[in-house]
Amino acid sequence: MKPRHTHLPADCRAISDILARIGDKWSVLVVTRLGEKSLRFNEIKRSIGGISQRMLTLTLRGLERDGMVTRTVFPTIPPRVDYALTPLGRDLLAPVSALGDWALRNQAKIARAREEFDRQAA
Amino acid sequence: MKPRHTHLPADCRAISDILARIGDKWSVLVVTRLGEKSLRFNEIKRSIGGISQRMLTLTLRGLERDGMVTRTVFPTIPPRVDYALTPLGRDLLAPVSALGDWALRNQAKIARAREEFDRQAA
DNA sequence: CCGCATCCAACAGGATACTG
DNA sequence: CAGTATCCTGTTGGATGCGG
Repeated sequence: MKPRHTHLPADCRAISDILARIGDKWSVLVVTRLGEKSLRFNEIKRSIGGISQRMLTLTLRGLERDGMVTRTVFPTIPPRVDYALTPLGRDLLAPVSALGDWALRNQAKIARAREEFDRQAA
Repeated sequence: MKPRHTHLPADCRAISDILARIGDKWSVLVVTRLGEKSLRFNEIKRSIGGISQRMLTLTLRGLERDGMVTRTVFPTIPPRVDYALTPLGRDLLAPVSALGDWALRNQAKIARAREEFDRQAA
């Protein structure tokens, strides 16, 4: 896989913007959860564990705004809301998974580098 | 390119950690700059444009700590410091570029989704 | 069940001034 | 040139309580 990265500043900004969007604390976790199947609000919440209600709401809104996720409300009592990936969101899963695989393959190496660096600093 | 994403919470955390690391405001910009060739501190600064001295220092320290970047000091006057990617850093460039390409391909779609969403909200 | 509003602590990040 | 130190601001994100 050849990098072939663009050297144009404007393009790099675009990349940076997208990364900032999905690189926040929860988006990737949410998207990967929805990659399996569509889920209800509290299903996502329980599935992730550690995310506050507030942040899940905000994260889902952001993803919805960017066209990654659809929000379907069933006007029942109690209310039921389903979240699912759009084609765009599903499409995103591929490069994110690639990065995720890289992260898994190299996490030991990174951890060791950190220890070494911190040891030197002390 | 098949996703094959892991469904294990722990793995997803690792992915999330890495994304948080390189998903900050400047890391990707710096790494892609260094992907071309090794650069001096102010070369990076000028090349990016808009980054403060403070943030460039912090970003480079972070990347160095994680083993992505090497820092070479030439004890001359005036001092000269070269930054370069490690093999690990260069290796990271591939999946990041993949994500970058995705971002470029889909930025119009995302922009349109945003406009649509914001229009609805109003 | 879903989610909004409020409050608050922590942190990220810019501007500026100073050092070897 | 390549930082460090200080200050100050906006944003992020958790906790809690209320409402449809």
